[in-house]
Amino acid sequence: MNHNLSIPLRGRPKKVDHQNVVEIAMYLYWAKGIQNVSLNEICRKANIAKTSFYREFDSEDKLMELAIKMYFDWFNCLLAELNLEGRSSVEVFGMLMDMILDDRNEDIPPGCMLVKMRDVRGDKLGPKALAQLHLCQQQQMKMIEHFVICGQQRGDFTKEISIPTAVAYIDNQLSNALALMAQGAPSDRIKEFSKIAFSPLFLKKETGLARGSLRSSNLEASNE
Amino acid sequence: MNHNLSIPLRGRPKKVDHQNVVEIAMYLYWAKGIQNVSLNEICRKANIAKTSFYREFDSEDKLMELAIKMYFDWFNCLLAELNLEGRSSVEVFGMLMDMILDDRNEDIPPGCMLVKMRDVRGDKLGPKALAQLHLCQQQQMKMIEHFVICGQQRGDFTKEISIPTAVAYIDNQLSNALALMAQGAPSDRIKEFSKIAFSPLFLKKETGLARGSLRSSNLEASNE
DNA sequence: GATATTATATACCAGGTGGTACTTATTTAA
DNA sequence: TTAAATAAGTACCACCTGGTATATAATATC
Repeated sequence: MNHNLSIPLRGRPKKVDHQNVVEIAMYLYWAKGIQNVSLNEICRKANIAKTSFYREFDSEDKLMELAIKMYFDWFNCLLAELNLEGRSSVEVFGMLMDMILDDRNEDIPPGCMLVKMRDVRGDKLGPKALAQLHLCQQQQMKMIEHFVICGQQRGDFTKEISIPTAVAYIDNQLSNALALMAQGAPSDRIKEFSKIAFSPLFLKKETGLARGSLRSSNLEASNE
Repeated sequence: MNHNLSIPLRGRPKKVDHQNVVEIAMYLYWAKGIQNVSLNEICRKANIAKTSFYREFDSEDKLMELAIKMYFDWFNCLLAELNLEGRSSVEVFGMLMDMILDDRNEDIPPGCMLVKMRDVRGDKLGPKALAQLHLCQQQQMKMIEHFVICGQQRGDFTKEISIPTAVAYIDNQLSNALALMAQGAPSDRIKEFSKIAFSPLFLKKETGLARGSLRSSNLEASNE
Protein backbone atom coordinates (compact mmCIF):
# COMPACT_ATOMS: atom_id res chain seq x y z
CA MET A 1 0.00 0.00 0.00
CA ASN A 2 2.75 2.42 0.94
CA HIS A 3 4.41 4.04 -2.00
CA ASN A 4 7.68 4.79 -0.31
CA LEU A 5 9.90 1.74 -0.65
CA SER A 6 12.24 3.18 1.92
CA ILE A 7 10.12 2.11 4.90
CA PRO A 8 10.49 4.52 7.78
CA LEU A 9 11.39 2.46 10.82
CA ARG A 10 9.83 4.85 13.25
CA GLY A 11 7.70 7.94 13.42
CA ARG A 12 4.02 8.51 12.79
CA PRO A 13 2.78 6.31 9.93
CA LYS A 14 1.86 8.29 6.83
CA LYS A 15 -1.70 8.65 5.61
CA VAL A 16 -1.15 10.05 2.14
CA ASP A 17 -1.23 7.48 -0.64
CA HIS A 18 1.25 8.76 -3.20
CA GLN A 19 -0.20 7.00 -6.23
CA ASN A 20 -3.73 7.86 -5.23
CA VAL A 21 -2.94 11.56 -5.08
CA VAL A 22 -1.33 11.49 -8.52
CA GLU A 23 -4.33 9.63 -9.86
CA ILE A 24 -6.79 12.13 -8.43
CA ALA A 25 -4.73 14.97 -9.86
CA MET A 26 -4.63 13.25 -13.24
CA TYR A 27 -8.39 12.85 -13.43
CA LEU A 28 -8.99 16.44 -12.35
CA TYR A 29 -6.46 17.81 -14.84
CA TRP A 30 -7.92 15.61 -17.53
CA ALA A 31 -11.53 16.48 -16.86
CA LYS A 32 -11.24 20.19 -16.16
CA GLY A 33 -8.03 21.19 -17.90
CA ILE A 34 -4.82 21.64 -15.99
CA GLN A 35 -5.27 25.38 -15.64
CA ASN A 36 -8.67 25.01 -13.99
CA VAL A 37 -7.50 22.80 -11.16
CA SER A 38 -5.94 24.22 -8.04
CA LEU A 39 -3.67 22.46 -5.65
CA ASN A 40 -6.12 23.21 -2.86
CA GLU A 41 -8.84 21.39 -4.74
CA ILE A 42 -6.64 18.35 -5.26
CA CYS A 43 -5.79 18.24 -1.56
CA ARG A 44 -9.46 18.56 -0.69
CA LYS A 45 -10.43 15.73 -3.05
CA ALA A 46 -7.56 13.56 -1.86
CA ASN A 47 -8.45 14.36 1.75
CA ILE A 48 -4.97 15.42 2.76
CA ALA A 49 -3.58 18.64 4.19
CA LYS A 50 -1.52 20.86 1.97
CA THR A 51 1.47 20.43 4.26
CA SER A 52 1.24 16.69 3.81
CA PHE A 53 1.24 17.23 0.09
CA TYR A 54 4.38 19.33 0.23
CA ARG A 55 6.07 16.69 2.31
CA GLU A 56 5.32 14.03 -0.29
CA PHE A 57 5.80 16.07 -3.48
CA ASP A 58 8.17 18.96 -3.72
CA SER A 59 5.95 21.24 -5.79
CA GLU A 60 2.79 21.51 -7.84
CA ASP A 61 5.00 21.34 -10.91
CA LYS A 62 6.25 17.92 -9.81
CA LEU A 63 2.70 16.67 -9.33
CA MET A 64 1.79 17.82 -12.83
CA GLU A 65 4.80 16.03 -14.23
CA LEU A 66 3.78 12.80 -12.50
CA ALA A 67 0.15 13.16 -13.58
CA ILE A 68 1.15 13.67 -17.20
CA LYS A 69 3.40 10.65 -17.03
CA MET A 70 0.66 8.50 -15.50
CA TYR A 71 -1.75 9.56 -18.22
CA PHE A 72 0.74 8.78 -20.96
CA ASP A 73 1.52 5.36 -19.53
CA TRP A 74 -2.18 4.57 -19.41
CA PHE A 75 -2.59 5.71 -22.98
CA ASN A 76 0.27 3.54 -24.16
CA CYS A 77 -1.23 0.54 -22.40
CA LEU A 78 -4.47 0.99 -24.33
CA LEU A 79 -2.45 1.41 -27.49
CA ALA A 80 -0.53 -1.80 -26.93
CA GLU A 81 -3.78 -3.72 -26.41
CA LEU A 82 -4.97 -2.70 -29.86
CA ASN A 83 -2.39 -4.90 -31.64
CA LEU A 84 -1.93 -2.48 -34.49
CA GLU A 85 1.25 -4.08 -35.76
CA GLY A 86 0.93 -5.63 -39.20
CA ARG A 87 -2.42 -4.05 -40.02
CA SER A 88 -3.19 -1.87 -43.03
CA SER A 89 -2.96 1.91 -42.71
CA VAL A 90 -6.71 2.24 -43.00
CA GLU A 91 -7.14 -0.23 -40.17
CA VAL A 92 -4.42 1.30 -38.00
CA PHE A 93 -5.73 4.83 -38.08
CA GLY A 94 -9.34 3.71 -38.08
CA MET A 95 -8.78 1.68 -34.94
CA LEU A 96 -6.87 4.53 -33.37
CA MET A 97 -9.81 6.78 -34.04
CA ASP A 98 -12.25 4.25 -32.65
CA MET A 99 -10.18 3.84 -29.52
CA ILE A 100 -10.16 7.56 -29.02
CA LEU A 101 -13.86 7.93 -29.59
CA ASP A 102 -15.47 4.76 -28.32
CA ASP A 103 -13.47 2.85 -25.76
CA ARG A 104 -14.42 5.01 -22.87
CA ASN A 105 -16.56 4.24 -19.90
CA GLU A 106 -18.05 6.96 -17.74
CA ASP A 107 -15.03 7.06 -15.44
CA ILE A 108 -12.88 8.48 -18.18
CA PRO A 109 -13.18 12.16 -19.04
CA PRO A 110 -13.67 13.09 -22.70
CA GLY A 111 -10.79 14.24 -24.84
CA CYS A 112 -7.10 13.82 -24.33
CA MET A 113 -5.24 15.37 -21.45
CA LEU A 114 -2.17 16.07 -23.56
CA VAL A 115 -4.19 17.72 -26.31
CA LYS A 116 -5.96 19.91 -23.81
CA MET A 117 -2.60 21.07 -22.57
CA ARG A 118 -1.39 22.22 -25.95
CA ASP A 119 -3.30 25.47 -25.74
CA VAL A 120 -2.37 26.16 -22.14
CA ARG A 121 -0.25 29.25 -21.79
CA GLY A 122 3.34 28.41 -20.95
CA ASP A 123 3.44 30.32 -17.69
CA LYS A 124 0.81 28.07 -16.14
CA LEU A 125 2.97 24.97 -16.39
CA GLY A 126 6.21 24.57 -14.52
CA PRO A 127 9.45 23.45 -16.18
CA LYS A 128 9.03 19.81 -15.15
CA ALA A 129 5.47 19.54 -16.46
CA LEU A 130 6.49 21.29 -19.65
CA ALA A 131 9.42 18.95 -20.22
CA GLN A 132 7.28 15.87 -19.58
CA LEU A 133 4.64 17.17 -21.96
CA HIS A 134 7.17 17.67 -24.75
CA LEU A 135 8.59 14.23 -24.16
CA CYS A 136 5.16 12.63 -24.50
CA GLN A 137 4.43 14.56 -27.65
CA GLN A 138 7.71 13.48 -29.21
CA GLN A 139 7.01 9.84 -28.40
CA GLN A 140 3.56 10.17 -29.88
CA MET A 141 5.01 11.54 -33.10
CA LYS A 142 7.47 8.67 -33.28
CA MET A 143 4.63 6.20 -32.94
CA ILE A 144 2.76 7.82 -35.80
CA GLU A 145 5.92 7.94 -37.90
CA HIS A 146 6.36 4.22 -37.41
CA PHE A 147 2.94 3.48 -38.85
CA VAL A 148 3.41 5.92 -41.71
CA ILE A 149 6.66 4.26 -42.73
CA CYS A 150 5.11 0.81 -42.45
CA GLY A 151 2.20 1.96 -44.58
CA GLN A 152 4.46 3.35 -47.25
CA GLN A 153 6.46 0.14 -47.34
CA ARG A 154 3.27 -1.91 -47.60
CA GLY A 155 2.10 0.46 -50.31
CA ASP A 156 -1.22 1.52 -48.79
CA PHE A 157 -0.05 4.96 -47.68
CA THR A 158 0.57 7.81 -50.08
CA LYS A 159 4.12 8.77 -50.97
CA GLU A 160 3.02 12.09 -52.42
CA ILE A 161 3.39 13.68 -49.00
CA SER A 162 6.70 13.79 -47.18
CA ILE A 163 6.92 11.69 -44.04
CA PRO A 164 7.38 14.60 -41.61
CA THR A 165 4.44 16.40 -43.12
CA ALA A 166 2.25 13.31 -43.07
CA VAL A 167 3.19 12.58 -39.47
CA ALA A 168 2.51 16.12 -38.34
CA TYR A 169 -0.74 16.18 -40.29
CA ILE A 170 -1.99 12.97 -38.70
CA ASP A 171 -0.95 14.14 -35.26
CA ASN A 172 -2.79 17.39 -35.83
CA GLN A 173 -5.93 15.69 -37.06
CA LEU A 174 -5.99 13.31 -34.13
CA SER A 175 -5.54 16.25 -31.77
CA ASN A 176 -8.29 18.04 -33.60
CA ALA A 177 -10.63 15.08 -33.20
CA LEU A 178 -9.88 14.90 -29.50
CA ALA A 179 -10.44 18.60 -29.10
CA LEU A 180 -13.80 18.25 -30.82
CA MET A 181 -14.63 15.42 -28.49
CA ALA A 182 -13.75 17.49 -25.46
CA GLN A 183 -16.08 20.17 -26.78
CA GLY A 184 -18.86 17.62 -26.73
CA ALA A 185 -19.24 16.89 -30.44
CA PRO A 186 -20.95 13.56 -31.21
CA SER A 187 -18.53 10.83 -32.22
CA ASP A 188 -20.28 10.00 -35.50
CA ARG A 189 -19.64 13.52 -36.64
CA ILE A 190 -16.01 13.35 -35.60
CA LYS A 191 -15.66 10.09 -37.49
CA GLU A 192 -17.14 11.68 -40.59
CA PHE A 193 -14.58 14.46 -40.32
CA SER A 194 -11.75 12.00 -39.89
CA LYS A 195 -12.83 10.04 -42.94
CA ILE A 196 -12.60 13.17 -45.03
CA ALA A 197 -9.38 14.40 -43.48
CA PHE A 198 -7.59 11.06 -43.78
CA SER A 199 -8.91 10.17 -47.23
CA PRO A 200 -6.02 11.85 -49.12
CA LEU A 201 -3.50 9.71 -47.23
CA PHE A 202 -4.53 6.16 -48.03
CA LEU A 203 -4.08 4.21 -51.25
CA LYS A 204 -6.29 1.37 -52.35
CA LYS A 205 -4.15 -1.68 -53.06
CA GLU A 206 -6.16 -2.61 -56.17
CA THR A 207 -5.84 0.61 -58.15
CA GLY A 208 -2.39 1.38 -56.82
CA LEU A 209 -2.08 5.07 -57.56
CA ALA A 210 -5.39 6.65 -58.51
CA ARG A 211 -6.33 7.61 -54.97
CA GLY A 212 -4.41 9.73 -52.56
CA SER A 213 -2.61 11.68 -55.21
CA LEU A 214 -2.07 15.34 -54.54
CA ARG A 215 0.06 15.88 -57.61
CA SER A 216 -2.04 18.68 -59.05
CA SER A 217 -2.78 20.32 -55.76
CA ASN A 218 -6.29 21.56 -55.34
CA LEU A 219 -5.87 24.45 -53.00
CA GLU A 220 -3.95 26.85 -55.16
CA ALA A 221 -5.04 30.31 -54.14
CA SER A 222 -4.08 33.74 -55.42
CA ASN A 223 -0.65 34.28 -53.93
CA GLU A 224 1.60 31.29 -53.23
CA MET B 1 -15.06 61.65 -28.39
CA ASN B 2 -17.64 60.85 -25.76
CA HIS B 3 -19.35 57.57 -26.30
CA ASN B 4 -22.52 58.43 -24.46
CA LEU B 5 -24.86 60.15 -26.87
CA SER B 6 -27.00 61.25 -23.97
CA ILE B 7 -24.75 64.19 -23.05
CA PRO B 8 -24.92 64.87 -19.35
CA LEU B 9 -25.76 68.53 -18.91
CA ARG B 10 -23.92 68.85 -15.67
CA GLY B 11 -21.59 66.97 -13.38
CA ARG B 12 -17.94 66.09 -13.65
CA PRO B 13 -16.98 65.23 -17.23
CA LYS B 14 -16.12 61.59 -17.73
CA LYS B 15 -12.62 60.39 -18.45
CA VAL B 16 -13.29 56.82 -19.54
CA ASP B 17 -13.45 56.29 -23.29
CA HIS B 18 -16.01 53.56 -23.76
CA GLN B 19 -14.78 52.29 -27.12
CA ASN B 20 -11.17 52.45 -26.04
CA VAL B 21 -11.82 50.24 -23.03
CA VAL B 22 -13.62 47.66 -25.17
CA GLU B 23 -10.75 47.75 -27.63
CA ILE B 24 -8.14 47.22 -24.96
CA ALA B 25 -10.16 44.36 -23.54
CA MET B 26 -10.52 42.84 -27.00
CA TYR B 27 -6.78 42.87 -27.65
CA LEU B 28 -6.00 41.40 -24.25
CA TYR B 29 -8.60 38.67 -24.59
CA TRP B 30 -7.39 37.96 -28.09
CA ALA B 31 -3.71 37.86 -27.23
CA LYS B 32 -3.81 36.05 -23.90
CA GLY B 33 -7.07 34.14 -24.03
CA ILE B 34 -10.16 35.38 -22.27
CA GLN B 35 -9.53 33.27 -19.18
CA ASN B 36 -6.07 34.72 -18.66
CA VAL B 37 -7.18 38.34 -18.50
CA SER B 38 -8.53 39.87 -15.32
CA LEU B 39 -10.74 42.87 -15.01
CA ASN B 40 -8.10 44.51 -12.83
CA GLU B 41 -5.56 44.16 -15.60
CA ILE B 42 -7.90 45.73 -18.12
CA CYS B 43 -8.54 48.67 -15.82
CA ARG B 44 -4.83 49.06 -15.25
CA LYS B 45 -4.09 49.02 -18.99
CA ALA B 46 -6.98 51.37 -19.73
CA ASN B 47 -5.86 53.63 -16.90
CA ILE B 48 -9.24 53.81 -15.24
CA ALA B 49 -10.44 52.93 -11.76
CA LYS B 50 -12.50 49.82 -11.30
CA THR B 51 -15.36 51.91 -9.98
CA SER B 52 -15.30 53.94 -13.16
CA PHE B 53 -15.51 50.73 -15.11
CA TYR B 54 -18.55 49.56 -13.21
CA ARG B 55 -20.22 52.88 -13.81
CA GLU B 56 -19.72 52.54 -17.56
CA PHE B 57 -20.30 48.79 -17.97
CA ASP B 58 -22.59 46.82 -15.78
CA SER B 59 -20.41 43.73 -15.45
CA GLU B 60 -17.35 41.92 -16.72
CA ASP B 61 -19.72 39.69 -18.67
CA LYS B 62 -21.03 42.73 -20.53
CA LEU B 63 -17.50 43.84 -21.43
CA MET B 64 -16.73 40.39 -22.81
CA GLU B 65 -19.88 40.50 -24.89
CA LEU B 66 -18.87 43.86 -26.36
CA ALA B 67 -15.30 42.74 -26.98
CA ILE B 68 -16.47 39.63 -28.81
CA LYS B 69 -18.81 41.72 -30.91
CA MET B 70 -16.07 44.21 -31.76
CA TYR B 71 -13.78 41.40 -32.82
CA PHE B 72 -16.41 39.81 -34.99
CA ASP B 73 -17.23 43.12 -36.68
CA TRP B 74 -13.56 43.63 -37.44
CA PHE B 75 -13.31 40.13 -38.86
CA ASN B 76 -16.30 40.68 -41.11
CA CYS B 77 -14.78 43.91 -42.39
CA LEU B 78 -11.65 42.05 -43.45
CA LEU B 79 -13.82 39.40 -45.02
CA ALA B 80 -15.80 41.91 -47.02
CA GLU B 81 -12.61 43.46 -48.38
CA LEU B 82 -11.57 40.12 -49.84
CA ASN B 83 -14.31 40.21 -52.51
CA LEU B 84 -14.88 36.48 -52.42
CA GLU B 85 -18.17 36.61 -54.28
CA GLY B 86 -18.10 34.91 -57.65
CA ARG B 87 -14.76 33.21 -57.19
CA SER B 88 -14.13 29.48 -57.45
CA SER B 89 -14.22 27.33 -54.31
CA VAL B 90 -10.48 26.79 -54.49
CA GLU B 91 -9.97 30.52 -54.61
CA VAL B 92 -12.49 31.30 -51.90
CA PHE B 93 -11.09 28.96 -49.29
CA GLY B 94 -7.52 29.58 -50.37
CA MET B 95 -7.96 33.31 -49.93
CA LEU B 96 -9.68 32.76 -46.60
CA MET B 97 -6.71 30.73 -45.49
CA ASP B 98 -4.27 33.36 -46.71
CA MET B 99 -6.15 36.09 -44.92
CA ILE B 100 -6.04 34.12 -41.73
CA LEU B 101 -2.35 33.34 -42.02
CA ASP B 102 -0.79 36.29 -43.77
CA ASP B 103 -2.70 39.53 -43.52
CA ARG B 104 -1.53 40.40 -40.07
CA ASN B 105 0.72 43.15 -38.93
CA GLU B 106 2.43 43.08 -35.55
CA ASP B 107 -0.45 44.85 -33.83
CA ILE B 108 -2.69 41.86 -34.31
CA PRO B 109 -2.31 38.85 -32.04
CA PRO B 110 -1.99 35.44 -33.68
CA GLY B 111 -4.94 33.12 -33.96
CA CYS B 112 -8.62 33.85 -33.73
CA MET B 113 -10.26 35.14 -30.60
CA LEU B 114 -13.41 33.12 -31.21
CA VAL B 115 -11.49 29.92 -31.80
CA LYS B 116 -9.50 30.42 -28.63
CA MET B 117 -12.74 30.72 -26.74
CA ARG B 118 -14.09 27.39 -27.92
CA ASP B 119 -12.07 25.47 -25.41
CA VAL B 120 -12.77 27.83 -22.55
CA ARG B 121 -14.78 26.19 -19.81
CA GLY B 122 -18.34 27.46 -19.70
CA ASP B 123 -18.20 28.73 -16.16
CA LYS B 124 -15.56 31.30 -17.06
CA LEU B 125 -17.84 33.11 -19.48
CA GLY B 126 -20.99 34.87 -18.39
CA PRO B 127 -24.35 34.38 -20.10
CA LYS B 128 -24.02 37.48 -22.29
CA ALA B 129 -20.55 36.57 -23.55
CA LEU B 130 -21.67 33.02 -24.17
CA ALA B 131 -24.70 34.13 -26.15
CA GLN B 132 -22.64 36.54 -28.25
CA LEU B 133 -20.10 33.82 -28.93
CA HIS B 134 -22.74 31.40 -30.15
CA LEU B 135 -24.26 34.07 -32.34
CA CYS B 136 -20.90 34.75 -33.99
CA GLN B 137 -20.28 31.08 -34.56
CA GLN B 138 -23.68 30.65 -36.19
CA GLN B 139 -23.08 33.57 -38.50
CA GLN B 140 -19.70 32.15 -39.43
CA MET B 141 -21.27 28.83 -40.31
CA LYS B 142 -23.84 30.58 -42.47
CA MET B 143 -21.06 32.34 -44.34
CA ILE B 144 -19.32 29.06 -45.04
CA GLU B 145 -22.59 27.44 -46.06
CA HIS B 146 -23.12 30.19 -48.60
CA PHE B 147 -19.82 29.46 -50.30
CA VAL B 148 -20.39 25.71 -50.21
CA ILE B 149 -23.75 26.07 -51.91
CA CYS B 150 -22.27 28.44 -54.50
CA GLY B 151 -19.48 25.96 -55.12
CA GLN B 152 -21.87 23.10 -55.60
CA GLN B 153 -23.97 25.14 -58.03
CA ARG B 154 -20.86 26.14 -59.97
CA GLY B 155 -19.78 22.51 -59.93
CA ASP B 156 -16.35 22.91 -58.35
CA PHE B 157 -17.34 21.62 -54.94
CA THR B 158 -18.01 17.97 -54.21
CA LYS B 159 -21.57 16.78 -53.80
CA GLU B 160 -20.47 13.52 -52.22
CA ILE B 161 -20.57 15.17 -48.80
CA SER B 162 -23.77 16.60 -47.37
CA ILE B 163 -23.85 20.37 -47.00
CA PRO B 164 -24.08 20.42 -43.18
CA THR B 165 -21.18 18.01 -42.91
CA ALA B 166 -19.07 19.95 -45.42
CA VAL B 167 -19.83 23.22 -43.65
CA ALA B 168 -18.96 21.84 -40.23
CA TYR B 169 -15.83 20.21 -41.62
CA ILE B 170 -14.59 23.43 -43.18
CA ASP B 171 -15.37 25.39 -40.04
CA ASN B 172 -13.49 22.83 -38.00
CA GLN B 173 -10.47 22.86 -40.30
CA LEU B 174 -10.32 26.64 -40.27
CA SER B 175 -10.52 26.60 -36.49
CA ASN B 176 -7.84 23.98 -36.42
CA ALA B 177 -5.57 26.11 -38.60
CA LEU B 178 -6.11 29.10 -36.35
CA ALA B 179 -5.40 27.04 -33.27
CA LEU B 180 -2.16 25.84 -34.85
CA MET B 181 -1.27 29.41 -35.61
CA ALA B 182 -1.91 30.45 -32.04
CA GLN B 183 0.42 27.67 -30.95
CA GLY B 184 3.12 29.26 -33.08
CA ALA B 185 3.25 26.83 -35.99
CA PRO B 186 4.80 28.30 -39.17
CA SER B 187 2.24 29.32 -41.76
CA ASP B 188 3.77 27.26 -44.59
CA ARG B 189 3.16 24.16 -42.53
CA ILE B 190 -0.40 25.18 -41.80
CA LYS B 191 -0.97 25.78 -45.49
CA GLU B 192 0.37 22.34 -46.30
CA PHE B 193 -2.08 20.87 -43.83
CA SER B 194 -4.95 22.84 -45.28
CA LYS B 195 -4.13 21.69 -48.78
CA ILE B 196 -4.40 18.10 -47.67
CA ALA B 197 -7.47 18.61 -45.53
CA PHE B 198 -9.38 20.54 -48.21
CA SER B 199 -8.31 18.41 -51.17
CA PRO B 200 -11.24 15.97 -50.87
CA LEU B 201 -13.73 18.84 -51.18
CA PHE B 202 -12.86 20.44 -54.49
CA LEU B 203 -13.57 19.20 -58.00
CA LYS B 204 -11.54 20.09 -61.04
CA LYS B 205 -13.77 21.57 -63.69
CA GLU B 206 -12.06 19.60 -66.49
CA THR B 207 -12.46 16.05 -65.17
CA GLY B 208 -15.75 16.73 -63.47
CA LEU B 209 -16.00 13.80 -61.08
CA ALA B 210 -12.71 11.97 -60.66
CA ARG B 211 -11.53 14.10 -57.77
CA GLY B 212 -13.24 14.63 -54.49
CA SER B 213 -15.10 11.39 -54.56
CA LEU B 214 -15.50 9.62 -51.29
CA ARG B 215 -17.81 6.98 -52.67
CA SER B 216 -15.74 4.01 -51.57
CA SER B 217 -14.73 5.51 -48.29
CA ASN B 218 -11.16 4.99 -47.30
CA LEU B 219 -11.33 4.97 -43.57
CA GLU B 220 -13.30 1.83 -42.97
CA ALA B 221 -12.02 0.38 -39.75
CA SER B 222 -12.92 -2.80 -37.87
CA ASN B 223 -16.23 -1.90 -36.25
CA GLU B 224 -18.53 0.63 -37.88
C1' DG C 1 9.10 6.77 30.75
C1' DA C 2 12.15 9.77 27.87
C1' DT C 3 13.63 10.89 23.36
C1' DA C 4 14.29 10.97 18.56
C1' DT C 5 11.76 10.63 14.39
C1' DT C 6 8.19 11.19 11.29
C1' DA C 7 3.50 12.89 9.70
C1' DT C 8 -0.42 15.70 10.39
C1' DA C 9 -3.16 19.86 11.38
C1' DT C 10 -3.80 24.83 12.32
C1' DA C 11 -2.95 29.06 11.11
C1' DC C 12 -0.84 32.08 8.48
C1' DC C 13 1.71 34.66 4.41
C1' DA C 14 1.54 37.86 0.20
C1' DG C 15 -0.80 38.31 -3.80
C1' DG C 16 -4.55 37.77 -6.82
C1' DT C 17 -9.81 37.88 -8.14
C1' DG C 18 -14.66 40.27 -9.04
C1' DG C 19 -17.30 43.59 -6.92
C1' DT C 20 -18.74 47.68 -3.83
C1' DA C 21 -19.26 51.67 0.12
C1' DC C 22 -17.78 55.86 0.84
C1' DT C 23 -15.30 60.03 0.20
C1' DT C 24 -13.71 63.53 -2.95
C1' DA C 25 -13.33 66.24 -7.23
C1' DT C 26 -15.43 68.74 -10.99
C1' DT C 27 -19.01 70.44 -13.46
C1' DT C 28 -23.81 73.09 -14.38
C1' DA C 29 -28.07 75.12 -12.87
C1' DA C 30 -30.57 77.72 -9.69
C1' DT D 1 -22.90 81.28 -3.59
C1' DT D 2 -25.13 77.38 -3.00
C1' DA D 3 -27.08 73.08 -4.33
C1' DA D 4 -27.57 69.28 -7.35
C1' DA D 5 -25.56 66.11 -10.38
C1' DT D 6 -22.12 63.26 -12.13
C1' DA D 7 -17.61 60.97 -12.17
C1' DA D 8 -13.21 59.57 -10.04
C1' DG D 9 -10.38 57.71 -6.31
C1' DT D 10 -9.45 55.20 -1.99
C1' DA D 11 -10.13 51.63 0.62
C1' DC D 12 -12.28 47.84 1.48
C1' DC D 13 -15.06 43.13 1.15
C1' DA D 14 -14.95 37.86 0.93
C1' DC D 15 -12.81 34.47 -1.39
C1' DC D 16 -9.37 32.24 -3.92
C1' DT D 17 -4.30 30.95 -5.15
C1' DG D 18 0.56 28.56 -4.18
C1' DG D 19 3.42 28.02 -0.41
C1' DT D 20 5.16 27.83 4.63
C1' DA D 21 6.21 28.30 9.99
C1' DT D 22 4.87 26.23 13.89
C1' DA D 23 2.59 23.37 17.03
C1' DT D 24 0.86 18.71 17.75
C1' DA D 25 -0.04 13.77 17.26
C1' DA D 26 1.73 9.13 16.67
C1' DT D 27 5.22 5.88 16.29
C1' DA D 28 10.03 3.20 17.37
C1' DT D 29 14.16 2.95 19.94
C1' DC D 30 16.69 3.61 24.04
